[in-house]
Amino acid sequence: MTDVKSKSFSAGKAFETADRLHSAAIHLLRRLRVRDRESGVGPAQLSALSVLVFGGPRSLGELADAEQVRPPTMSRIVSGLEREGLVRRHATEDGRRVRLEASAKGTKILQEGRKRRVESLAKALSSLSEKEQGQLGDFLELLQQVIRNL
Amino acid sequence: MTDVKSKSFSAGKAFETADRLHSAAIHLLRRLRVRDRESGVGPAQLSALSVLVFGGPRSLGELADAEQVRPPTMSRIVSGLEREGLVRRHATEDGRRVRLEASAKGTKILQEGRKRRVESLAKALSSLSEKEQGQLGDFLELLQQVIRNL
DNA sequence: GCAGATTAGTTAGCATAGCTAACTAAATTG
DNA sequence: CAATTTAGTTAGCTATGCTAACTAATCTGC
Repeated sequence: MTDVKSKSFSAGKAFETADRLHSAAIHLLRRLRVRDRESGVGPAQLSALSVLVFGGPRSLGELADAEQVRPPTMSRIVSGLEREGLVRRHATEDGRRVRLEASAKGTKILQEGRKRRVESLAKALSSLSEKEQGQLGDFLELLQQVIRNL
Repeated sequence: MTDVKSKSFSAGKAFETADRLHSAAIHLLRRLRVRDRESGVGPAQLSALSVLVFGGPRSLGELADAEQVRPPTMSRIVSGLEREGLVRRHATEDGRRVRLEASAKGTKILQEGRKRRVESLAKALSSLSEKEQGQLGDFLELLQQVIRNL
Protein backbone atom coordinates (compact mmCIF):
# COMPACT_ATOMS: atom_id res chain seq x y z
CA MET A 1 0.00 0.00 0.00
CA THR A 2 2.98 2.21 0.60
CA ASP A 3 6.17 1.60 -1.34
CA VAL A 4 4.80 2.79 -4.64
CA LYS A 5 7.76 2.09 -6.86
CA SER A 6 9.88 -1.04 -6.71
CA LYS A 7 12.00 -2.53 -9.48
CA SER A 8 9.46 -3.59 -12.11
CA PHE A 9 6.20 -4.33 -10.39
CA SER A 10 5.09 -2.11 -7.54
CA ALA A 11 4.24 -3.84 -4.29
CA GLY A 12 0.81 -2.21 -4.21
CA LYS A 13 0.00 -3.39 -7.70
CA ALA A 14 1.23 -6.89 -6.97
CA PHE A 15 -0.90 -7.08 -3.83
CA GLU A 16 -3.91 -5.98 -5.75
CA THR A 17 -3.26 -8.33 -8.66
CA ALA A 18 -2.78 -11.29 -6.31
CA ASP A 19 -6.03 -10.54 -4.50
CA ARG A 20 -7.98 -10.02 -7.67
CA LEU A 21 -6.71 -13.24 -9.19
CA HIS A 22 -7.55 -15.09 -5.99
CA SER A 23 -11.00 -13.63 -5.73
CA ALA A 24 -11.73 -14.09 -9.43
CA ALA A 25 -10.75 -17.76 -9.28
CA ILE A 26 -12.96 -18.38 -6.24
CA HIS A 27 -16.00 -16.69 -7.72
CA LEU A 28 -15.55 -18.19 -11.16
CA LEU A 29 -15.49 -21.69 -9.72
CA ARG A 30 -18.52 -21.03 -7.54
CA ARG A 31 -20.47 -19.97 -10.61
CA LEU A 32 -19.30 -22.80 -12.82
CA ARG A 33 -20.03 -25.28 -10.05
CA VAL A 34 -23.71 -24.42 -10.33
CA ARG A 35 -23.79 -25.77 -13.89
CA ASP A 36 -21.36 -28.58 -13.18
CA ARG A 37 -23.55 -29.91 -10.40
CA GLU A 38 -26.10 -30.88 -13.01
CA SER A 39 -23.76 -33.67 -14.04
CA GLY A 40 -23.83 -35.14 -10.55
CA VAL A 41 -20.04 -35.17 -10.65
CA GLY A 42 -18.05 -33.00 -8.26
CA PRO A 43 -15.53 -30.40 -9.46
CA ALA A 44 -12.45 -32.39 -8.44
CA GLN A 45 -13.83 -35.50 -10.15
CA LEU A 46 -14.63 -33.51 -13.26
CA SER A 47 -11.16 -32.00 -13.40
CA ALA A 48 -9.46 -35.37 -12.95
CA LEU A 49 -11.72 -36.94 -15.56
CA SER A 50 -10.80 -34.16 -17.94
CA VAL A 51 -7.11 -35.05 -17.63
CA LEU A 52 -7.87 -38.67 -18.51
CA VAL A 53 -10.16 -37.78 -21.40
CA PHE A 54 -7.90 -35.17 -23.02
CA GLY A 55 -4.51 -36.34 -21.77
CA GLY A 56 -5.03 -40.09 -22.02
CA PRO A 57 -4.67 -42.95 -19.51
CA ARG A 58 -2.14 -42.76 -16.69
CA SER A 59 -1.37 -44.01 -13.19
CA LEU A 60 -2.97 -42.72 -10.03
CA GLY A 61 0.24 -41.01 -8.93
CA GLU A 62 0.62 -39.26 -12.27
CA LEU A 63 -2.97 -38.11 -12.09
CA ALA A 64 -2.43 -36.83 -8.55
CA ASP A 65 0.62 -34.89 -9.76
CA ALA A 66 -1.30 -33.45 -12.70
CA GLU A 67 -4.07 -32.36 -10.38
CA GLN A 68 -1.72 -31.16 -7.66
CA VAL A 69 -3.29 -33.21 -4.92
CA ARG A 70 -1.93 -35.96 -2.65
CA PRO A 71 -2.33 -39.62 -3.57
CA PRO A 72 -4.95 -40.38 -0.88
CA THR A 73 -7.07 -37.52 -2.18
CA MET A 74 -6.80 -38.76 -5.76
CA SER A 75 -7.48 -42.31 -4.62
CA ARG A 76 -10.84 -41.22 -3.27
CA ILE A 77 -11.65 -39.04 -6.27
CA VAL A 78 -10.98 -42.02 -8.55
CA SER A 79 -13.11 -44.28 -6.34
CA GLY A 80 -16.02 -41.94 -6.92
CA LEU A 81 -15.43 -41.87 -10.65
CA GLU A 82 -15.16 -45.65 -10.73
CA ARG A 83 -18.32 -46.11 -8.68
CA GLU A 84 -20.18 -44.06 -11.28
CA GLY A 85 -18.60 -46.05 -14.12
CA LEU A 86 -16.79 -43.04 -15.56
CA VAL A 87 -13.26 -44.41 -15.11
CA ARG A 88 -11.82 -47.92 -15.13
CA ARG A 89 -8.76 -49.30 -13.33
CA HIS A 90 -6.56 -51.72 -15.30
CA ALA A 91 -3.65 -53.79 -14.03
CA THR A 92 -0.17 -53.14 -15.44
CA GLU A 93 3.07 -55.14 -15.59
CA ASP A 94 4.12 -53.29 -12.46
CA GLY A 95 1.74 -54.81 -9.94
CA ARG A 96 1.83 -51.72 -7.74
CA ARG A 97 0.58 -49.41 -10.45
CA VAL A 98 -2.88 -49.01 -11.86
CA ARG A 99 -3.72 -47.69 -15.27
CA LEU A 100 -6.66 -45.31 -15.14
CA GLU A 101 -8.75 -44.82 -18.23
CA ALA A 102 -11.89 -42.83 -18.93
CA SER A 103 -14.86 -44.98 -20.02
CA ALA A 104 -17.13 -44.07 -22.91
CA LYS A 105 -19.69 -42.92 -20.35
CA GLY A 106 -17.06 -40.79 -18.64
CA THR A 107 -16.07 -39.16 -21.90
CA LYS A 108 -19.70 -38.45 -22.70
CA ILE A 109 -20.42 -36.94 -19.27
CA LEU A 110 -17.35 -34.75 -19.50
CA GLN A 111 -18.32 -33.42 -22.90
CA GLU A 112 -21.82 -32.67 -21.71
CA GLY A 113 -20.33 -30.74 -18.80
CA ARG A 114 -18.17 -28.83 -21.22
CA LYS A 115 -21.25 -27.97 -23.19
CA ARG A 116 -23.08 -26.62 -20.17
CA ARG A 117 -20.02 -24.69 -19.06
CA VAL A 118 -19.54 -23.13 -22.44
CA GLU A 119 -23.19 -22.13 -22.58
CA SER A 120 -22.78 -20.13 -19.37
CA LEU A 121 -19.49 -18.71 -20.47
CA ALA A 122 -20.67 -17.78 -23.94
CA LYS A 123 -23.54 -15.89 -22.36
CA ALA A 124 -21.14 -14.03 -20.07
CA LEU A 125 -18.77 -13.37 -22.95
CA SER A 126 -21.51 -11.85 -25.06
CA SER A 127 -21.11 -8.62 -23.11
CA LEU A 128 -17.54 -8.31 -24.33
CA SER A 129 -16.53 -6.96 -27.71
CA GLU A 130 -15.05 -9.33 -30.23
CA LYS A 131 -11.68 -7.79 -29.62
CA GLU A 132 -11.97 -8.27 -25.89
CA GLN A 133 -12.92 -11.89 -26.41
CA GLY A 134 -9.71 -12.37 -28.32
CA GLN A 135 -7.78 -10.65 -25.55
CA LEU A 136 -9.29 -13.04 -23.05
CA GLY A 137 -7.66 -15.92 -24.90
CA ASP A 138 -4.30 -14.14 -24.68
CA PHE A 139 -4.90 -13.52 -21.01
CA LEU A 140 -5.45 -17.22 -20.44
CA GLU A 141 -2.15 -17.95 -22.12
CA LEU A 142 -0.48 -15.62 -19.67
CA LEU A 143 -2.42 -17.00 -16.74
CA GLN A 144 -1.48 -20.58 -17.56
CA GLN A 145 2.15 -19.55 -17.67
CA VAL A 146 1.85 -17.86 -14.28
CA ILE A 147 0.22 -20.95 -12.79
CA ARG A 148 2.94 -23.23 -14.13
CA ASN A 149 5.49 -21.04 -12.37
CA LEU A 150 3.53 -20.88 -9.15
CA MET B 1 -13.76 -28.80 -32.49
CA THR B 2 -15.52 -28.85 -35.84
CA ASP B 3 -17.70 -25.92 -36.79
CA VAL B 4 -14.79 -23.55 -37.24
CA LYS B 5 -16.68 -20.37 -37.97
CA SER B 6 -19.84 -19.18 -36.23
CA LYS B 7 -21.07 -15.63 -35.84
CA SER B 8 -18.42 -14.00 -33.67
CA PHE B 9 -16.94 -16.62 -31.45
CA SER B 10 -16.40 -20.07 -32.86
CA ALA B 11 -17.83 -22.97 -30.88
CA GLY B 12 -14.46 -24.67 -30.74
CA LYS B 13 -12.81 -21.58 -29.37
CA ALA B 14 -15.56 -21.09 -26.81
CA PHE B 15 -15.25 -24.69 -25.65
CA GLU B 16 -11.54 -24.32 -25.31
CA THR B 17 -11.78 -20.97 -23.52
CA ALA B 18 -14.34 -22.35 -21.07
CA ASP B 19 -12.18 -25.36 -20.29
CA ARG B 20 -9.03 -23.34 -19.91
CA LEU B 21 -10.69 -20.84 -17.59
CA HIS B 22 -12.14 -23.67 -15.54
CA SER B 23 -8.87 -25.54 -15.32
CA ALA B 24 -6.82 -22.40 -14.65
CA ALA B 25 -9.12 -21.40 -11.78
CA ILE B 26 -8.91 -24.86 -10.21
CA HIS B 27 -5.14 -25.06 -10.44
CA LEU B 28 -4.56 -21.48 -9.34
CA LEU B 29 -6.61 -22.05 -6.19
CA ARG B 30 -4.86 -25.32 -5.42
CA ARG B 31 -1.53 -23.55 -5.55
CA LEU B 32 -2.59 -20.54 -3.54
CA ARG B 33 -4.19 -22.80 -0.97
CA VAL B 34 -0.75 -24.16 -0.12
CA ARG B 35 0.34 -20.72 1.08
CA ASP B 36 -3.03 -19.83 2.55
CA ARG B 37 -3.01 -22.91 4.74
CA GLU B 38 -0.16 -21.36 6.71
CA SER B 39 -2.69 -18.92 8.15
CA GLY B 40 -4.79 -21.78 9.56
CA VAL B 41 -7.79 -20.18 7.89
CA GLY B 42 -9.62 -22.00 5.10
CA PRO B 43 -10.13 -20.50 1.63
CA ALA B 44 -13.82 -19.79 2.09
CA GLN B 45 -13.17 -18.15 5.45
CA LEU B 46 -10.37 -16.09 3.98
CA SER B 47 -12.52 -14.94 1.09
CA ALA B 48 -15.42 -13.97 3.37
CA LEU B 49 -13.06 -12.17 5.73
CA SER B 50 -11.66 -10.27 2.77
CA VAL B 51 -15.12 -8.93 1.95
CA LEU B 52 -15.53 -7.67 5.51
CA VAL B 53 -12.06 -6.14 5.66
CA PHE B 54 -12.17 -4.36 2.30
CA GLY B 55 -15.90 -3.94 1.87
CA GLY B 56 -16.82 -3.12 5.46
CA PRO B 57 -19.35 -4.63 7.91
CA ARG B 58 -22.57 -6.21 6.67
CA SER B 59 -25.21 -8.81 7.55
CA LEU B 60 -24.81 -12.54 7.15
CA GLY B 61 -27.22 -12.63 4.23
CA GLU B 62 -25.38 -9.88 2.43
CA LEU B 63 -22.10 -11.66 2.98
CA ALA B 64 -23.61 -14.91 1.68
CA ASP B 65 -24.78 -13.06 -1.44
CA ALA B 66 -21.38 -11.46 -1.95
CA GLU B 67 -19.73 -14.84 -1.64
CA GLN B 68 -22.36 -16.64 -3.70
CA VAL B 69 -23.10 -19.26 -1.10
CA ARG B 70 -26.28 -20.19 0.81
CA PRO B 71 -26.98 -18.73 4.25
CA PRO B 72 -26.33 -22.00 6.13
CA THR B 73 -22.94 -22.27 4.48
CA MET B 74 -22.04 -18.69 5.39
CA SER B 75 -23.39 -19.21 8.89
CA ARG B 76 -20.85 -21.96 9.44
CA ILE B 77 -18.01 -20.04 7.77
CA VAL B 78 -18.70 -17.10 10.10
CA SER B 79 -18.84 -19.44 13.12
CA GLY B 80 -15.31 -20.55 12.30
CA LEU B 81 -14.12 -16.98 11.89
CA GLU B 82 -15.76 -16.00 15.16
CA ARG B 83 -14.30 -18.98 17.01
CA GLU B 84 -10.84 -17.80 15.95
CA GLY B 85 -11.65 -14.23 16.95
CA LEU B 86 -11.32 -12.86 13.43
CA VAL B 87 -14.89 -11.61 13.11
CA ARG B 88 -17.43 -10.29 15.62
CA ARG B 89 -21.23 -10.43 15.55
CA HIS B 90 -23.07 -7.29 16.69
CA ALA B 91 -26.80 -6.87 17.30
CA THR B 92 -28.74 -4.40 15.14
CA GLU B 93 -32.07 -2.58 15.48
CA ASP B 94 -33.60 -5.39 13.44
CA GLY B 95 -33.39 -8.22 15.92
CA ARG B 96 -33.19 -10.82 13.18
CA ARG B 97 -30.12 -9.36 11.59
CA VAL B 98 -26.53 -9.51 12.73
CA ARG B 99 -23.83 -7.06 11.82
CA LEU B 100 -20.57 -8.83 10.99
CA GLU B 101 -17.33 -6.95 11.41
CA ALA B 102 -13.70 -7.97 11.02
CA SER B 103 -11.67 -7.70 14.22
CA ALA B 104 -8.20 -6.17 14.36
CA LYS B 105 -6.81 -9.69 14.52
CA GLY B 106 -8.87 -10.67 11.47
CA THR B 107 -7.59 -7.71 9.52
CA LYS B 108 -4.02 -8.54 10.47
CA ILE B 109 -4.36 -12.22 9.52
CA LEU B 110 -5.88 -11.29 6.17
CA GLN B 111 -3.09 -8.89 5.36
CA GLU B 112 -0.48 -11.46 6.28
CA GLY B 113 -2.20 -13.92 3.96
CA ARG B 114 -2.15 -11.32 1.22
CA LYS B 115 1.55 -10.91 1.79
CA ARG B 116 2.22 -14.62 1.45
CA ARG B 117 0.03 -14.87 -1.61
CA VAL B 118 1.70 -11.96 -3.31
CA GLU B 119 5.12 -13.43 -2.59
CA SER B 120 4.17 -16.58 -4.50
CA LEU B 121 2.52 -14.61 -7.26
CA ALA B 122 5.36 -12.14 -7.62
CA LYS B 123 7.73 -15.06 -8.05
CA ALA B 124 5.51 -16.56 -10.73
CA LEU B 125 5.11 -13.19 -12.42
CA SER B 126 8.85 -12.71 -12.64
CA SER B 127 8.87 -14.96 -15.71
CA LEU B 128 6.67 -12.47 -17.54
CA SER B 129 7.92 -9.35 -19.22
CA GLU B 130 7.07 -6.01 -17.67
CA LYS B 131 4.62 -5.36 -20.46
CA GLU B 132 2.88 -8.71 -19.91
CA GLN B 133 2.59 -7.96 -16.21
CA GLY B 134 0.77 -4.77 -17.06
CA GLN B 135 -1.50 -6.60 -19.48
CA LEU B 136 -2.35 -9.12 -16.80
CA GLY B 137 -3.92 -6.35 -14.75
CA ASP B 138 -6.00 -5.18 -17.71
CA PHE B 139 -7.15 -8.70 -18.48
CA LEU B 140 -8.19 -9.21 -14.89
CA GLU B 141 -10.56 -6.34 -15.43
CA LEU B 142 -12.06 -8.29 -18.31
CA LEU B 143 -12.23 -11.48 -16.29
CA GLN B 144 -14.04 -9.77 -13.43
CA GLN B 145 -16.57 -8.45 -15.92
CA VAL B 146 -17.12 -11.95 -17.32
CA ILE B 147 -17.63 -13.34 -13.83
CA ARG B 148 -20.16 -10.65 -12.95
CA ASN B 149 -22.14 -11.67 -16.02
CA LEU B 150 -21.89 -15.35 -15.29
C1' DG C 1 -53.47 -5.18 18.34
C1' DC C 2 -53.06 -9.62 17.19
C1' DA C 3 -53.03 -13.76 13.76
C1' DG C 4 -50.71 -15.15 9.90
C1' DA C 5 -47.15 -14.48 6.58
C1' DT C 6 -42.51 -13.24 5.60
C1' DT C 7 -37.62 -12.70 6.58
C1' DA C 8 -33.01 -13.72 8.92
C1' DG C 9 -30.37 -16.90 10.71
C1' DT C 10 -29.30 -21.49 12.83
C1' DT C 11 -29.22 -26.50 13.34
C1' DA C 12 -29.08 -31.15 11.53
C1' DG C 13 -27.70 -34.21 8.30
C1' DC C 14 -25.55 -35.49 3.91
C1' DA C 15 -21.69 -35.39 0.29
C1' DT C 16 -17.26 -33.94 -1.68
C1' DA C 17 -12.57 -32.85 -1.11
C1' DG C 18 -8.35 -31.60 1.09
C1' DC C 19 -4.71 -33.27 4.49
C1' DT C 20 -1.42 -36.57 7.45
C1' DA C 21 -0.40 -41.02 9.48
C1' DA C 22 -0.25 -45.63 9.14
C1' DC C 23 -0.93 -49.65 6.58
C1' DT C 24 -0.40 -53.41 2.53
C1' DA C 25 1.69 -55.15 -1.39
C1' DA C 26 4.97 -55.17 -5.01
C1' DA C 27 9.45 -54.14 -6.93
C1' DT C 28 14.26 -53.01 -6.45
C1' DT C 29 18.81 -53.29 -4.38
C1' DG C 30 22.82 -54.83 -2.05
C1' DC D 1 16.89 -63.16 0.06
C1' DA D 2 16.53 -59.37 3.51
C1' DA D 3 15.99 -54.57 3.65
C1' DT D 4 14.54 -50.57 1.37
C1' DT D 5 11.78 -48.06 -1.70
C1' DT D 6 7.62 -47.16 -4.28
C1' DA D 7 2.45 -47.23 -5.31
C1' DG D 8 -1.79 -47.15 -3.53
C1' DT D 9 -5.33 -47.64 0.11
C1' DT D 10 -7.58 -47.01 4.57
C1' DA D 11 -8.75 -44.34 8.61
C1' DG D 12 -9.72 -40.24 10.63
C1' DC D 13 -9.69 -35.19 10.90
C1' DT D 14 -11.24 -30.53 8.94
C1' DA D 15 -13.50 -27.39 5.78
C1' DT D 16 -17.19 -26.35 2.48
C1' DG D 17 -21.03 -27.00 -0.26
C1' DC D 18 -26.14 -28.26 -0.23
C1' DT D 19 -31.38 -28.90 1.33
C1' DA D 20 -34.86 -29.39 4.88
C1' DA D 21 -36.61 -28.04 8.95
C1' DC D 22 -36.48 -25.18 12.82
C1' DT D 23 -36.59 -20.56 15.88
C1' DA D 24 -37.14 -15.85 16.45
C1' DA D 25 -38.25 -11.38 14.90
C1' DT D 26 -40.69 -8.28 11.93
C1' DC D 27 -44.33 -6.94 8.92
C1' DT D 28 -49.25 -6.97 7.12
C1' DG D 29 -54.14 -6.90 7.09
C1' DC D 30 -58.12 -6.70 9.15
